Amino acid sequence: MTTAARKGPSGKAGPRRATERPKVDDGGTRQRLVQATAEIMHDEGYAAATSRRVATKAGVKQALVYYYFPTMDDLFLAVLRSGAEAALEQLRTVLTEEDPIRALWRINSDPRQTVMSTELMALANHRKVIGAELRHFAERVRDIETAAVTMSLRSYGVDLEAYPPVVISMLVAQIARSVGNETAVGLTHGHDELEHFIEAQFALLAKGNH
Amino acid sequence: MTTAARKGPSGKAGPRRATERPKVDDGGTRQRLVQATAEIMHDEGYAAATSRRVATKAGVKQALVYYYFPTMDDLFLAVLRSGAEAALEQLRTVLTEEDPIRALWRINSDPRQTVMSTELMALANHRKVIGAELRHFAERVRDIETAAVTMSLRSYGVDLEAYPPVVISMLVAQIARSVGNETAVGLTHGHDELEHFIEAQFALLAKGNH
DNA sequence: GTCTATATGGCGATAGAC
DNA sequence: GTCTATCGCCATATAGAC
Repeated sequence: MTTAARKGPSGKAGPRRATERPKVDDGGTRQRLVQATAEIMHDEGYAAATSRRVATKAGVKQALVYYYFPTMDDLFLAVLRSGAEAALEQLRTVLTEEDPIRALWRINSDPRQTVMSTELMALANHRKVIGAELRHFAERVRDIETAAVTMSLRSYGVDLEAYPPVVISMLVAQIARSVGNETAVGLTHGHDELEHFIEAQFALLAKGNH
Repeated sequence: MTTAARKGPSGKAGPRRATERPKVDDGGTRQRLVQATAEIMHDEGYAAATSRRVATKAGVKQALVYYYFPTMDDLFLAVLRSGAEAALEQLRTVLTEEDPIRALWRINSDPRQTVMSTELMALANHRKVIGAELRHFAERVRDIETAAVTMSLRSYGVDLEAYPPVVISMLVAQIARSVGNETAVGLTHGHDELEHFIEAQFALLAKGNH
């Protein structure tokens, strides 16, 4: 961890490309390493995700980690990309299937996701390449969310000048995240009142009281 | 870092108590260690705050860290307490001097504070004792914020059933934090619109449009 | 693609001198 | 209260056999 930061940014790493089942790969070693790293990060923090622990959890030997990922930072980057792609996919599916604003709330308040987000944000605050990648994905997420909220508000006849979709989607997504964060550390005071208030505000929007 | 987690929770640590200037101590070693740790955590993350680096930054030798703090977790706990006490003090001062809701926004959206918060939350998610302490301080912060918001809303004649102070203070503080978090990673899209919207909502509250 | 073995160095923590 | 010295362990990363 500490020493990895010394290494300059290195290339993308690894083998396997081209013709391969694109989604939800078999038990490929590379994918198992990424998955193992994600689990350790979630459960014990990024500092606990060492090459030895990751390898053991994935059922391989430590040195093999460096065959797939030149440095540990490359592995963390792969975890970020994998999680972000999955989140984008989930967003695209869910936002078209249910009420977008409630879906935004539900997805973003899940403590399992917010714990991982906190870990990645801590990493992003101190590692340039990871910060850049996180920013990139966050922008794509926000664009998708904003587009969905735009359609939703428009269908309710809401004035988009008074209630800019980018603002509404930020409000809902970020407040939901805070709730998830607080839940993760055992803070739940005010959550019921908050959810009730949010729900009431949304009902007002939907009914045309604006 | 990794190994420290093995040690059980140990006592509070250290010497010096009793009669001493209570605030903003001289260059006492203990305080300099806490300060050095906080700076490293902010700049490079908690994983970089090792006993050796902290000691060097504070101008002492590594072993002395263990004279003041039995384990590194005790040092992190001291950093949390010190920061939390300072934050409580700042809150108490500021909330009585300016408009409480705008003060809440200003304080919580400061990226310098949100970066440190993210670091402490990551730590809290994975270290029981730190989680407990963070929860304790977060509850005190919320109580103070809620009390200030209650007075503010009441003075504007706002219906406290329709706009519960705990909800308003959570909304303002947490959205402000999100803005700080995003700013820290270089994400600023939508921030202007968001601030404008928040300001407009608050103006509505203050004018009695509710 | 996966392994064994190893180089090199930082870590938390303790013992004991001054 | 601060230091020097050290123990034992774990870290990232590489070399090279299979």
